Amino acid sequence: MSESQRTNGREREREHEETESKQTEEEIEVCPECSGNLVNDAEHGETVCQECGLVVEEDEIDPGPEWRAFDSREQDQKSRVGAPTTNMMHDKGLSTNIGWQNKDAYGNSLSSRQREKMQRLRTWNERFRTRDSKERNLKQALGEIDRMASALGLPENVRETASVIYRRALEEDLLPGRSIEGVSTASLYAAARQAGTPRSLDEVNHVSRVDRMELTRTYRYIVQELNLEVQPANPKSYVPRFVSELGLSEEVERRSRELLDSAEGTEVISGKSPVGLAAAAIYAASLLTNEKVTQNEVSDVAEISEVTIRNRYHELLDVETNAAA
DNA sequence: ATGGTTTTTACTGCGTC
DNA sequence: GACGCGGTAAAAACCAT
Repeated sequence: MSESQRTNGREREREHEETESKQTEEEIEVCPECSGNLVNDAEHGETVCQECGLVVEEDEIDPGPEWRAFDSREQDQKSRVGAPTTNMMHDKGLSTNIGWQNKDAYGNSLSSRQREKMQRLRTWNERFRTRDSKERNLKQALGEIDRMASALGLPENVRETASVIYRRALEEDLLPGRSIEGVSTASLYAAARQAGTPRSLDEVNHVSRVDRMELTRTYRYIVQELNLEVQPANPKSYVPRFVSELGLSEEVERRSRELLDSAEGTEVISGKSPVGLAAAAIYAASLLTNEKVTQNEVSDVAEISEVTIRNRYHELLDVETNAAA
């Protein structure tokens, strides 16, 4: 708290100084000692007074294009650095590249043995580079999975399975054409369902950076491609969370489970959205226990329409009365 | 692509506070 | 009059084929 404030203050100060020094640099082109002309000596990185030799600025960096060479003599002189770094490439262009010309450093052609060797080196270098890029990819994805998982309150083992799923997707080359975030989100969604602690598509969607369409599409895709076994979510697994979000008692939770239990295996359940069923069960249970919640409140936390709640809870209560009779 | 099923949207009427 | 609730029709989304 106070730490960050202090650093902020320091930064502001530094910025201030910088702007100031920039101004003086621009305005005063004469030596502060003898008022002689200042000369910029880029080779040594100094600004020197021509008259008295006073060094005004030291350790400047010459950003000039040292890598450019216009003839072979200059190439020899200046070839000690590479191109400037760029963020456009995943590794900022810092990884090794082996030229395609079969020439040595002096421009002489290589012997056939040397040529073969270079070809092998190119192959291996390329392999390592792509492996590195996959590592980076994975790192980012895992970070994303972690972030979303904790936002959704999902336990450690779900993150584990999510990252396993993601690794498999990566190994099977499912990533090209899909975003890292999309696949991460889909992996997490699948993992949560497999672990029996499902989160609804809407909930996952809230914490993800990708839109719903992409999420469902990539989810379907990876489930199919990886042959993931993911059975429909059990409505009961949503109940405790929704109940607590609504601030209802355990009694309501128990009744909700009972309603869902008695409806299990009937056509009332099959094909219906588990979230809708859970919401309806909770609403019905809240009526039975005289703990008032409105359909609107339930629909809010479950992110399901009130209409669906109405339809479902009638069916649930019908099953209950029929079973009793 | 298509058709069947489920869910959502939008609108309406009724009763209560 | 606002709110909760029920119902309906049509649109949209979803899913298997």
